[in-house]
Amino acid sequence: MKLSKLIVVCGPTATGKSDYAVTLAKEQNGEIISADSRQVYKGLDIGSGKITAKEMKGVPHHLINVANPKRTFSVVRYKKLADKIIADIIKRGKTPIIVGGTGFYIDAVVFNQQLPEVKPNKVLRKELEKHSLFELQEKLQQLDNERYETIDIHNKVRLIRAIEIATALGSVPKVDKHSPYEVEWIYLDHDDEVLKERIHDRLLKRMRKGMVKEVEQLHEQGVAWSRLEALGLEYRYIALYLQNKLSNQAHSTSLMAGMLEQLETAIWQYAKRQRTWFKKYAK
RNA sequence: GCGUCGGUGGUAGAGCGGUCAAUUACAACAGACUGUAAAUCUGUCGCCUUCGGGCUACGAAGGUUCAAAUCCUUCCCGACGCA
Repeated sequence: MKLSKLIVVCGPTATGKSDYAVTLAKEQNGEIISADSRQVYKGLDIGSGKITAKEMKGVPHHLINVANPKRTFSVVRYKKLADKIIADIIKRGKTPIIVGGTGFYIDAVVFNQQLPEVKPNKVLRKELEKHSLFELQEKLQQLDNERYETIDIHNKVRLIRAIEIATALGSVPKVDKHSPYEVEWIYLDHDDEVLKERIHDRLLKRMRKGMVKEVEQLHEQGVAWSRLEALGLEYRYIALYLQNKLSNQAHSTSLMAGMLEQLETAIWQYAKRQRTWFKKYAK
């Protein structure tokens, strides 16, 4: 059976994936499926670096603005939506191009990972949260020793989720990682120096565009501070700044400058985590 | 000028005679990833090493001691107080 072609454009943040993908889509008669865990949310525009209608240059973009920021989106929902869209693009004789920096989302779709559909169990989570790391480890070991052997036993979040799944299904199902597509990987990156500079410049640009105001507005529209903090990076640091929760940085001339300094560092750390993830693809 | 309190690893900041290459946090570097993934988590982090250990370190120089980041003296620097 001949596999359908799928192009993936990935790489750390601030490498110009979006622009690159638009050009590519034009050449390849493609449509773009965004793989970005923050751009799925409505209203997270400047801070997430969401592409504008103008920048799309007529190329259809999917999976942007499909979720309410007040609620958490999930990989599983992402995969479900993406599968449908990709099938449709292929049916119409066009090339699907996945573009984004969220490695987990890309993996789920490209390798067709059948992740268990166990909904968050708030009562259980609240209960589990009270337990120590060791207790959680024991609990998972009892429920599903196989999963226990492979999980990161220091990661409370993962342990709780695994217990949640095992409680609902009896055990945590194993997932295959076979791609149903003929995948063409395109990895974009820059040297450290250059990437750092790009991150810096882009951050200033976003500030000029009114990123702080965007966060303020989101909060006014009912997105809780805690939620904004959980969204990470720009949303997190600006939310902390607006709440005056940032400690004064010794070297910074102002609170705002200190916030930007910390944010820039966090973005760089994020970019490196992305690199670590994407290295897997480079064989 | 006198007085007081301080000067510790990239930064902040513990330690206040031995168990200190020095708690911790941050940064840095590497890595993990089965429904939060911009999240969450792990390892390394003075120099050298045949991984036993060796060497240089806590503002500087001396001194006391079997032993000093820790005590004493002088000097340099900083903050505050009195002039």
